[in-house]
Amino acid sequence: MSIRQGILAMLAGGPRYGYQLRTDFEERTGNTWPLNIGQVYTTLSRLERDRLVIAIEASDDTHRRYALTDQGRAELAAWFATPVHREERPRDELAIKLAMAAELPEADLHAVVQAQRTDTMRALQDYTRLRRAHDESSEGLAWPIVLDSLIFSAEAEIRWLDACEERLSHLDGSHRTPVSAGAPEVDLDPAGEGAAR
Amino acid sequence: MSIRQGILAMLAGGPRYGYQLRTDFEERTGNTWPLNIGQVYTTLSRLERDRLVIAIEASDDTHRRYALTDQGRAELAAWFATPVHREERPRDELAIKLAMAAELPEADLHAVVQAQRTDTMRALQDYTRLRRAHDESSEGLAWPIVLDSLIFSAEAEIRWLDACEERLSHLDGSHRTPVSAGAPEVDLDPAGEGAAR
DNA sequence: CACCGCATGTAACGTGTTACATGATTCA
DNA sequence: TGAATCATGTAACACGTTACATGCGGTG
Repeated sequence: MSIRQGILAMLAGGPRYGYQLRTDFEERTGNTWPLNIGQVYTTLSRLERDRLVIAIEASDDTHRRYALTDQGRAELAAWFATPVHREERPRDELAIKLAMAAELPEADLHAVVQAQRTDTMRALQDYTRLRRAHDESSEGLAWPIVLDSLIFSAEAEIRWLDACEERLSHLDGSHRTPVSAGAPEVDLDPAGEGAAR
Repeated sequence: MSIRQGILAMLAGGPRYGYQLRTDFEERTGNTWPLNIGQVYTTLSRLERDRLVIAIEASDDTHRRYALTDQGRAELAAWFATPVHREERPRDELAIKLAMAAELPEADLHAVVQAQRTDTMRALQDYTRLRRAHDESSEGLAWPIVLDSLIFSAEAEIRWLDACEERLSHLDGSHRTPVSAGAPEVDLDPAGEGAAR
């Protein structure tokens, strides 16, 4: 549900056409979330159907440009005014993965955490490198804001992974015995190859 | 793409039937992400179609139980072994919202940030209250892990929002003049009511 | 009996992705 | 001329949500 409102927001800066909306979106979010052009057009159709935008019939224009309607402007204002509630956010795949691994004795939770930690650290380094690069040539506000978001959330993920490790080490030796090889009934790794190396 | 693997993971603990999978999932994730029962059945059909699970024909059983196939076990092992890459995560609606507001002069970025901050702080308090409640009666590992994930990421969001404020205050007085009322061409709030109160 | 919890589905719809088709313009 | 980029779409499919239909069993 973010493309819909994102398009409305971009149209609030004046009429645009489909292709332009994609490049604008990717520019503002620093190519973090590449936007499929097909989706732009289908979303525009739906927005037009819902009376939030209208196609502009500009006499000699090769492009099919869209503009906000009053209803569209209202929807956009409502979007800005309403916080994104934590409860209605998409399920966090990583959290689910760790939760599932934690309840499955034959899964190696430690390995999962470490593999994830490595990957997230790499991403974090990429982000900080990007930030350095951008600090020199600074245009718009949007991309730095998105970049900060990525950095803060990657840092939090590292901290969380460390906290999971912490939990694990406290638990080890008590009731949770790490099955080293050949789980009794359900072998997640029949080939014998360690998963994370 | 997390329900699919989540179901595989739960089936790794032994055959289950649909309804059971839902309650298991919600129990492990502390009702954070309620799982629609309809989706469980459709997902199970797809998993069966893809040969990752098979329905068990247990003579006198009222329930339609499913078990992992070798292929399913392999898919699950691959899921655990592969980190969730940051690039392939869903678009962050909040980051997009702030990025869009930042590029739109007539949007009140400050108000958006503050409204969000209030909501996230409330959520954070709920989470810490939940943690206290759980520390006393402790069962499984899964829910505490998910809860920590929620807490760390809410904390990071607060920090990020503060960083955005910081950016704003540095910028104010330079090129970005906060339009107080009646934007020149695109009025996001024609009614005159302040958006965030 | 009427309602609730358990249990299994289906239909309609919104959103998102990938892939394909088509044509115009620009540039080496 | 041939390839890349610009530009507009459509089709097929996966995933997710909401709502509806159906039946069983227990309990007030």
